[in-house]
Amino acid sequence: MQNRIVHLIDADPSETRINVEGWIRTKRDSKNFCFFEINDGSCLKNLQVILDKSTSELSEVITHISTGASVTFTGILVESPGKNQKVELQAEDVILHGEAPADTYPLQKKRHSLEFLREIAHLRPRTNTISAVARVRNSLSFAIHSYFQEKEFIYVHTPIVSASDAEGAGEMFQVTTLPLDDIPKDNGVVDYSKDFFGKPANLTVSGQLEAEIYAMALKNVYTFGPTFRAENSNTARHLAEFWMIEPEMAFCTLEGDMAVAEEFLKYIFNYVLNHCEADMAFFNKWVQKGVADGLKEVVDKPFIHLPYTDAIKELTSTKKEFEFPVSWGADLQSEHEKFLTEEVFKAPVIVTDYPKEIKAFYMKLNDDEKTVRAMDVLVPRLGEIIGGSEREYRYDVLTRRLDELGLDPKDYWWYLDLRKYGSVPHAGFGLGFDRVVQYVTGMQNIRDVIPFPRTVHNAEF
RNA sequence: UCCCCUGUAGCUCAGCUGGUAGAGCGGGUGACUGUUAAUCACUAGGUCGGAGGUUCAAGUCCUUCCGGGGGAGCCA
Repeated sequence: MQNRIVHLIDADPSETRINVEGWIRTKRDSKNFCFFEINDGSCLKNLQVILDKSTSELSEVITHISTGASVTFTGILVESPGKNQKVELQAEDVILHGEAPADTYPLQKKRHSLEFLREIAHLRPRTNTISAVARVRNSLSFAIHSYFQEKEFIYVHTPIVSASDAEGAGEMFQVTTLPLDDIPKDNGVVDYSKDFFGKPANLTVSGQLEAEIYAMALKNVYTFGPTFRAENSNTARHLAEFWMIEPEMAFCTLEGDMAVAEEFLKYIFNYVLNHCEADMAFFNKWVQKGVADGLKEVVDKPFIHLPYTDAIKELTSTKKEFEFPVSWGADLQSEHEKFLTEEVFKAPVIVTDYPKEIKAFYMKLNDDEKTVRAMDVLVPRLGEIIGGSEREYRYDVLTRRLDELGLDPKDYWWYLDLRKYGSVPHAGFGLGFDRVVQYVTGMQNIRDVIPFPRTVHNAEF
């Protein structure tokens, strides 16, 4: 655990003999000296190791050390005469744990395309970009827990397998133990009484409804876990398996919801800017120019609040031509969201009070009977990063809404019970964690910010 | 799922209006003065995504299937 390279590169020279473990990134060999760059994933930088071949008996073993090999060097940290590093390890001994034959090892010193790296997802964390993503992803996870824990939210584990057929947030993966080549049927209808749970079950598409249950007892809760959508969407922003964060707050209206969403985003962005400086500088320079600078701006500026109706006015009063027509009642398209965040306000925008027809049944109906207390946080570059709402907490209005939408109240019995017993205004939001990582790092494709992307026709590794 | 682009050496790509393939990097071998995308010399790698078709002749044109990318829809 000691001697991680992130600390060694800034350490002072010392007479103490130390061990350094890691993987070889490059080797520069000449007659008398051999230089290695060794990386252990603790940071982007490598530690330079120098080996004096004239005084060492290691000439044989170092011919087997090539890019990708795993080694432990023993030596002394000395001041480096070279200009690119403060210190370097003067090696006295080396253990070669595992060779990486250069004629077949796929990773080279040069840059690889992210598409190629995706095909070797078992080796790609050994690259600068993917390891930096892993560290930022880790820090963001920590920051998320840290924010909610500081605010005394309770972390709730909502189920992965859900037999509730009420969520309706997207296409679901069915979970079954029925034999697919011989499904038991009763008059042509699948006999789910023979299935594991005795009824149809799916992988969860959202933990929100279950989170509401716990909010109705613990006041402020959040979920942070995997979510699944079986949608045939093939874009740089969609995964079939992704991680979602869903806070839910009792005694809270949309105003409180928006305030938390803004504070939360700023907190986690700020955390990463402060704790992953080197990685963020890397993204800022090589992955997407100015991504870290843009993040700083988001942290400093107040978010714009804009009712849907005003957003429509904004979009219809511009001379800009849109591919999709703008009209009250239609959902905002990607191009509209981009226009608002990137051209009109140049800042994150929270659009509120959408028409009820384009939002979910559980959102609180406004007095106009036309709009609901929904909010979407839109950010430049990415579009919607957060979707949330104040929930409909009035029993009679909720049952009326279910009725209007042709939904069966029996399927929502426990959800309705929450409105029957001790109901209270409450609100929450959801955000896709992987999209946050994407936004923060500036990575173009969501498949490169999750270690093992699951997408249509792709579940390798 | 729809629209557009694309698939040539291990990687990144070039290959004009059809005449059976090239570069850089990487690999191997050797040289080398503390190198840092090291350098220099030599060298080996490809039935041009698969299957059909047009043609005297196909990497190049056509059909189709399969990958990959961009955009859209769905959404987080």
